[in-house]
Amino acid sequence: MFRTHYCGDLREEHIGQNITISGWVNTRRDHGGVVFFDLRDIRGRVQVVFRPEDFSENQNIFEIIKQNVKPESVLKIDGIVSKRISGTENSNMLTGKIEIILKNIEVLNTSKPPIFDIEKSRDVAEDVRLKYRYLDLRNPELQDIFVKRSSFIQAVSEFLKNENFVYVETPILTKSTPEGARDYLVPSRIENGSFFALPQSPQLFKQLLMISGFDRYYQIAKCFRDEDLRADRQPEFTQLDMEFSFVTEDEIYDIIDRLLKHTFKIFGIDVNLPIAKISYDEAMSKYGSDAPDMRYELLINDISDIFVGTEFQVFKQTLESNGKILALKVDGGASFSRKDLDVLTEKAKEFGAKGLLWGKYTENGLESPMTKFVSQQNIDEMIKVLEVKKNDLVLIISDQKEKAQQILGVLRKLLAVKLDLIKPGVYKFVWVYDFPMLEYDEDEKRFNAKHHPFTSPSLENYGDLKNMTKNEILNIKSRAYDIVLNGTELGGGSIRIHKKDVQEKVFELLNISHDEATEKFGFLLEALEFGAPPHGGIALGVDRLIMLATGTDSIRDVIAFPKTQKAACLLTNAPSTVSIKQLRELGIKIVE
RNA sequence: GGGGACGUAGUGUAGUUGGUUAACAUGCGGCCCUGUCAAGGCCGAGAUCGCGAGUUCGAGUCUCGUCGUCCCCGCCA
Repeated sequence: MFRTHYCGDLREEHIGQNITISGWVNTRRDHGGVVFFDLRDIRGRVQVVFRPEDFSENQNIFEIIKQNVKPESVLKIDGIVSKRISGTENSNMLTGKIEIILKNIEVLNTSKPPIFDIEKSRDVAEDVRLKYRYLDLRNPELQDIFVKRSSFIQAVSEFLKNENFVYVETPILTKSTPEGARDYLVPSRIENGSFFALPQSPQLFKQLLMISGFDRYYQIAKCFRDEDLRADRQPEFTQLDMEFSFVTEDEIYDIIDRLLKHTFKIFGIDVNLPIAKISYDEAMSKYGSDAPDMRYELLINDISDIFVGTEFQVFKQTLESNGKILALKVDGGASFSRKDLDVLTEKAKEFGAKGLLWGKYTENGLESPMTKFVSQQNIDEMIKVLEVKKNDLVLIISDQKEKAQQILGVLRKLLAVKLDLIKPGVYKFVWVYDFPMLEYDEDEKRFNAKHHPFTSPSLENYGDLKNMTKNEILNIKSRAYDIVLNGTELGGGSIRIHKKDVQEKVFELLNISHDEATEKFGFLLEALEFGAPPHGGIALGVDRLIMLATGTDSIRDVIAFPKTQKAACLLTNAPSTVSIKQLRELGIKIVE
C-alpha cells in the first residue's frame, strides 16, 4: 500500500498514528545528524524528520537518506505523526503543527535535478515552463487552479442536472462552414480532397438536439479556431455550451444567474442576484465597449451639442460628417505629465484615432491645445456639463460615433489601471442585450451577422427587407445577449430562429444565396421544417471564466497544456511534419 | 500581415560611452554541521553571451538578417 493518508491532510488529530505517505521531496534540510524534508502530494506537504538515533541498528538507511532524499525524488514513507517540539511549529504550513517521524523509507523513483525550482516556476521563462510543463504543473499554485477548475465543472454538472439538462457530446469531426473564424481542417482519407473541420462551436448540433426534443442540453465542449492568439485566446478552448427549448431571454438570464452564483462559491466569490442588465447602446455610449467593466465609473459623455456651429475645424468636420464629440472626465488627471498624455495619445492612435484632445482644468482655467480655436463660451459650457472640477482632466475624441466610443472605451480601461480605480476582489457581472443584428463590412461591402446567422431578430415584423435602407437594416436588433465579468466577455448566446422562412430571410440579408445556404446549412433548414421548437441558448468560455475567478492574467495558466503564440506545443513539438506515406493516403502534396 | 519588448551557466538576473579573466543569486558536486522549514558554513565545477553575417585593432555591448518567447493592432460570426 502506497499510502494511508495524503501528505497535505495530516493534522494534530492524527498525532500518535502510524501512517504511510507517498509523494515528491520538496526541500531537504540536512543538519548532518537530524535531516528534515518536506514531502509533497496533490493535497499539500508535510515535514518528515529523520532522527539518526532511531537507526543505530540500520546503517543502510543513512546511505538512502543521503543519496535519494533529493528534490523531486519519489518516496514512500512509513512514520508516526508527532506533535512538533514547542517553538518549532510552522504557521505558514497547514501541516505546520505536526511532523512525521520517519520509521521506514522506500525510494519509488529518483529524479534528475529539476530544470527549475518547482515552487518558483511561475517566475521562469514561459518557453522553459511549457517545454517541461509536467514539472511546472507540480507547482501547488498551478495545481490549485486546476483543482478549482475541476470543482467548477463538477458543480456545473450538479447544478444543471437539477435543472433537467441532458449531457450530449457532439462531433469533433464536422463540416466546414467558412463563416466567422478560420477552420482547423482534417483531411479525409476515404474521400481525398474532402475535409472535415473541427468545430468552432457545437452551434448547429445543439439546435438539432432541440429539434430532437432533448429540451435542455449542455456539454463541456472543446472548440477550435485557427486565428492568431492573445493572452486570453487559445486556438483550442473549452466552452460550457447550453441550449434550451421553450425558453425566453429572462429564463436564460435566471438560470445562468443562479448557475454563476452556485459555481462561483468555489472561488470564494459571492455573486449578487439578479445580475445587472444594460443595453448594447447604453454600454457603448457610456462605457465605449460591448463588454463594459462596471467596477468603476469614468463614463463617456457626448458633448457634440455644445460645439454646434464651432469654427474649430476638427469639431466642425466631425459634426458635418455626422460624427460625435465624446469626452472622458478624469478626476485629478490635471497632474498627468506630458509623457502620460503622449502615452494615452499613442494608445488612441493605435486604435485608429486621428488625435486625442486634452484639457487640464487648473487655477488658470482650461489649459489645452484647443483653447486657441474654441470659444470661451463653449469651454465654459463644456466644463459645466461635464462638472469639471479644479485639477481634473478632459480627454476628447472627435470622430465617427462608433470609433470615438471604442477609443474612449480603451482609454477608460487604461485610465482605470493608471488611477488604481479597480479594487481587488471585486467581481461585477453584467448582461448586455439588444445587440444590433448585423454589422456592415466596409471591405466586402456586405452585412455580417454580429452574433451568428441563426440568431433571431427581435422584430416580430421586420417587414420587407428589400425595401429597408442600410440604416434601417443596421438598426434591427437581435435577441442576442452577452454575459460580461469585469470587462471581459464570459459568454454569449441568443434566442435562435426556429422558422424556416425567417432563417431564409436572414440568409438573404447576409447575402448568402439560396444555393449556398442549401449547400452549407441545408440540413438545418430542412430540420426547421419538422417541428422545430422555439429555442435559445448560451455558451460560456470556461478558460476565461477560470482565469478571472482565480485572478490569473494568462489563459495559459488555466489550460494544462497550452499552445504558444505561434500555436505550437513546446512539449510535444506539435505541429510537426508527417511521412510521405501519410500524405499520399490523404492525397495531399505539400507545395513549397 | 503589422507594431513593440525580450533572448547572457540548469534557473533568475547584472554587465557603464565597444577594451582584454563575463559578475551575482540560486541550483548542482564535495566536505562540515542534531530542530530546520528559502536551514547554515567552507570548497569546487558549470557560459561557444539564441543563431548567422557585418563594422572595428577589439563586439555580450553597435548594424543588418534570422530563429524563438511574450504583449498589442488586424483577425477572433
